[in-house]
Amino acid sequence: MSNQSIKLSVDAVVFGYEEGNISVLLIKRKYEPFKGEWAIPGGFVFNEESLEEAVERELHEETGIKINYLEQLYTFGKPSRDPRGRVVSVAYFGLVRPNAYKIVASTDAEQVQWFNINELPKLAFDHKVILKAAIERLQGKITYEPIGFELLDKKFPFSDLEKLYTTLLGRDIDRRNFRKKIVGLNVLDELDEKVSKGSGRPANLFQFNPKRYFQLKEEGIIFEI
Amino acid sequence: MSNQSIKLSVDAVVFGYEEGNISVLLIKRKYEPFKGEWAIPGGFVFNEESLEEAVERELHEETGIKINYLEQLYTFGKPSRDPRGRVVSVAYFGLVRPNAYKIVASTDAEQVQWFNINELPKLAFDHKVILKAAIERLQGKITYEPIGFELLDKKFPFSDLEKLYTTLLGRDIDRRNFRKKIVGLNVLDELDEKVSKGSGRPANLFQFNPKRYFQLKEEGIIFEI
DNA sequence: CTCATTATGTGTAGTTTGTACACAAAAGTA
DNA sequence: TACTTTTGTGTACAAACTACACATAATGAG
Repeated sequence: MSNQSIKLSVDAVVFGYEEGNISVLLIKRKYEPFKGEWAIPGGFVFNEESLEEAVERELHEETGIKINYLEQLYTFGKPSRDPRGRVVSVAYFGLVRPNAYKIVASTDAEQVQWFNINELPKLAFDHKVILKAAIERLQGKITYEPIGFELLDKKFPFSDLEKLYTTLLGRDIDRRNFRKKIVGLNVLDELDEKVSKGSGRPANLFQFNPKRYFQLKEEGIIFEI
Repeated sequence: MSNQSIKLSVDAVVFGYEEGNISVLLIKRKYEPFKGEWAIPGGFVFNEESLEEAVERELHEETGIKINYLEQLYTFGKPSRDPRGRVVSVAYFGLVRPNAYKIVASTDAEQVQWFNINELPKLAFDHKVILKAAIERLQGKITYEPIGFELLDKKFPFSDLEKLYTTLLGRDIDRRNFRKKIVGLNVLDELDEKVSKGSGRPANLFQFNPKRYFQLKEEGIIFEI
C-alpha cells in the first residue's frame, strides 16, 4: 500500500457563548480552493505531530485562539469532499470563552469571525455537514457532561447557566427546578461574591468544581440534566 | 503540504454475542509487523473508496464476515502507534450475530477467532486501547440506543435480551421491571411463536420493530434503559 | 404417571424523582 | 418613595423507579 495517496487534515469547530448567543469561529479562506469563502479552521497534519497538536497549531495559526476544551468529533472521508484530491479530515470540537481571547487572522485566513449558529454563511467543502454534526454533539453532550461550564466565565451567576441551557436546548426551563437539580448535583461552589448587572437584585456567583465532579463520577454518580 | 507522508488505515472492532458471552473478532497476523500476534481486523484505505467501504472490504477479505451494524468509533493518530511509520487509523465499531456467518481467514490473516472480551490475548499495535474504547462505547450506547437487538437473533425470547443486558452492564436486572420497561417502550412485537430450550416453560418470541422505533424517535420519545 | 426441577410470566405498594407554580427580597430608576 | 427588574426560595401533585413472590408450562427422573 505504498501507492496510497490520501492526505490527512484536521478541522476544528469552535463554539463560544456570549449573552444568549452560541457562535462558531470561522475563517475566510485566503487561497484556493474556495478562496474567499468561509470555512472551519483547519489544515494538513504534519508528519510528526499528533492530531491534537495539529488542531491546536492550526487554530492558533489561523485565528490566534487557544482552546479551552477539545474533543474529537468525527472523521470525514468521502472521496469527493475536497476538489484537490482525496483528503480525509479528522474534525474536532472545541469550546472557549470568547471574551478570553482576541481573534486574529493569519496564514491561510484572510479574516476570522464569530458567527451566531443561526446566522451562518455558506461554507466551503463539506463544512456545513461537519458543523451540523458538531452542533448536534454539543446539544447532546451538554445534558450528560458538564461541558457547559467551559463556555461560561469561571465565576458566573446562576442565570447565565440557565440562559446557556435554554439557548442550547432550545426550550424554556423552570428556573426553580433547574436550580434545584444543578445544586443537587453538588458540583457547584457558591461564592461569597455578588454581581449586579443593571437593575434587579444582585446575583450570587458560582463556580464549577471539577475535582468534586470527578470524585462523584468515580463513585458512579452521573451528571444529568 | 505535498510532502505529507501519513498512511491511512481502518480497523474494525466487531462484537458478537452468544449465550451470555460477548466476544470480539480477532485475526492472527500473517505478516510483519506483529506477525503471529492477534489484532483487530483492518488495513489501508484505497484511494477511491470511502472509509466505510474500506472497513467492509477489509472485514470481508480477512474474516469472511458481513457486518450487521457499523459505526465510526474514533480515529487514532499517535505518531508512534505503528512501527512502519506514521499510520493514522479510523476505528469502527460493528455488531453481528455470530452464528449468522462463517468466519474464514484469508489475505493478511492466518487465523480468525472469536474471543470472549474477558479473555483477550495480547494485541498488536495500540489495539488494546482501541478495543477498550469500543467496549466502553458498546456499554454506554446500549442504554440509549436500541443496538442490542443487532446482537440477537431476529426472533428472540425475552430472557435473551435480559441476559444480554446483564452481561453488558455487568449487573443484575430485575426481570419484571426490565420487561415492564422494554414493553413500555413499545418497540417490540410479540410473536405467536414459542420456543423451548430444555426444561422450563416455553418462552414467547419477540421481534424488534425498527419502523416503530424511528417513528417514536421522530416524535421525540427516547429509548432509554 | 407423578413429583421434582427449571424457566417463564405477571401486579402492587412504597419510594424517589420530576413538574408545576407564586411571592418575597434586593437592587436600580423615575 | 413607589415602580420596575432580577434573584431566590418551598410545596403539592404526578410520574417513574424499585423491591418483591407466586402461579404456569414445560422437562426429566423414579
